[in-house]
Amino acid sequence: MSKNVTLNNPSNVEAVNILKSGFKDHRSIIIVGNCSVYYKGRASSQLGDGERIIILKPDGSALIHRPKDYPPVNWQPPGSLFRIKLDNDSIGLRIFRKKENEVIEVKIMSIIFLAVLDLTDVAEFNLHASEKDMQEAILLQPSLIEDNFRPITSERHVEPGFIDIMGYDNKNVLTIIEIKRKKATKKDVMQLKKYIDSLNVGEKRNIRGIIVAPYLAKGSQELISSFRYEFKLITPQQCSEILLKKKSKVITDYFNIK
Amino acid sequence: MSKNVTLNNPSNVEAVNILKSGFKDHRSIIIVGNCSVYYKGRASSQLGDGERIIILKPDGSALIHRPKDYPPVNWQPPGSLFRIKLDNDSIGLRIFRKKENEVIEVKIMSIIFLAVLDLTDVAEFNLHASEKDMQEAILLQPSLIEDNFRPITSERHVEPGFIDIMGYDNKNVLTIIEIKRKKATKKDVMQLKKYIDSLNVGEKRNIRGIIVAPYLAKGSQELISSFRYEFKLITPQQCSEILLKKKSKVITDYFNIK
DNA sequence: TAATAAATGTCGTTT
DNA sequence: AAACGACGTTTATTA
Repeated sequence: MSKNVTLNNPSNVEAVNILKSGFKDHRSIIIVGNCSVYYKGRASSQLGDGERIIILKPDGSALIHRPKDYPPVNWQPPGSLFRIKLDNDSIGLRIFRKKENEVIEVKIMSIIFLAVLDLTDVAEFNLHASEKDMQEAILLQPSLIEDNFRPITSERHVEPGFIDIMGYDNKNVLTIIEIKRKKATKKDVMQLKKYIDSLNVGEKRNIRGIIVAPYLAKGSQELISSFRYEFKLITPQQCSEILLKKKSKVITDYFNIK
Repeated sequence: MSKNVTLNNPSNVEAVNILKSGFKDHRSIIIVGNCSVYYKGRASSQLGDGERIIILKPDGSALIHRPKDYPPVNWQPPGSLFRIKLDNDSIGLRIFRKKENEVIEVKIMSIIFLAVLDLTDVAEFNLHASEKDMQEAILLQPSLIEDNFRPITSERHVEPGFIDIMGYDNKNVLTIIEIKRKKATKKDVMQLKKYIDSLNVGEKRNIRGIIVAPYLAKGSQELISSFRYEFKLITPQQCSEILLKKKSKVITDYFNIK
């Protein structure tokens, strides 16, 4: 018996049986066929007949894709439950989360193709150049900001949220850094202002504010200047490379010690 | 010749030929197989060998799904280009957007299943209970806010953005409404404040501010009170029903006239 | 559980 | 092309 089952144009009876065993065994399932979709939960939606790709994953996530667009037309996140039943001229597929009160009902008129698959995927996924990477890179190499910049805490909590990086500059002035992995908007500048204001509730202190980003949105520079903050151009790519270098250095050092 | 091609365990040579003609004919393509994925663009990522579902759509959108999680592990939005080539022991699939400088490279070691499909889906998709629906419902039935509320403009543009609804109340006081389809946060209250402040740049006027939402986040009520704004409980579902009623009434009226 | 902010966010709309 | 806000946003993190 093959671990994977694939069928072209199965009968609805046949399909329901295979799907039921697929659910039981927590397989990855692909259904291609003509269906209509009804959704009700936070919002509600209807979608008339058409040919779509339905993916049901072992973790309970579900995707219904039309032959266009990046996002699924309907979906459920992991943890959803699947129920299937044979109707007169169609298959009823119910994808639901009870607690959240979210339900998708798929009426499958006919199946073009059905796959019940036992997929193995344990590989690591590594994503670089996130905002967190930028933060790490600056902490590893504070001179990215300027010579003799000395971070004191990362992610310090103040009332409005978390400060990305806090530190002292060359002249021992408290410096607050707000990092953006892409264009820094006026909103981002206001965010920085909120953090600095919240540190200034008692006696007024001299606090520097620096926006770190690859570039600025229109109007951001004016806002930055009006608050006497500064903009420091750093790209996620730069940071990514610094992390790579530093990490390989750590490995090199390790072998040198050995 | 069938319009749809499905193949179990095709050879790499066979697969490349079928995929090439599939790209040419703008088909929907499903590839299930063992692959590794490399992405570089706004960020970058690596993903080692594993069995995944790859979907390529006629509009140039692409999805690479692991057998878990709701979001694709790698993707490209519509408008991407697909290129395929046969390597020694694998297939090289390149999914890229030149202008945006975003590239996915998929190294497909072996294909478990391949489908090249001509899917037809022209159905309408209707989503209800969006914020726009709530806005429409209030404009159709302004008494939802309170008796004798009279909207004057919807979506008026002021400096920080767009005001959801503007109008005059029973006492002819200018009233600004900010609509949220779910929990209204402190941020949303601040948004309303920005709009009202921007209308108050010249002479100070008496302006009412109302947050319309199904419920409030913690701290929002305090913020609302501190600005002397108000909270009006309205749910997206309520609005959805009003729209349905009003629209069916329009149809009824139409038939009555006829 | 709620709040908060990031995301390769994407997508639509308007300037 | 840039700015801005909605999205059934989802997801992760933290109080």
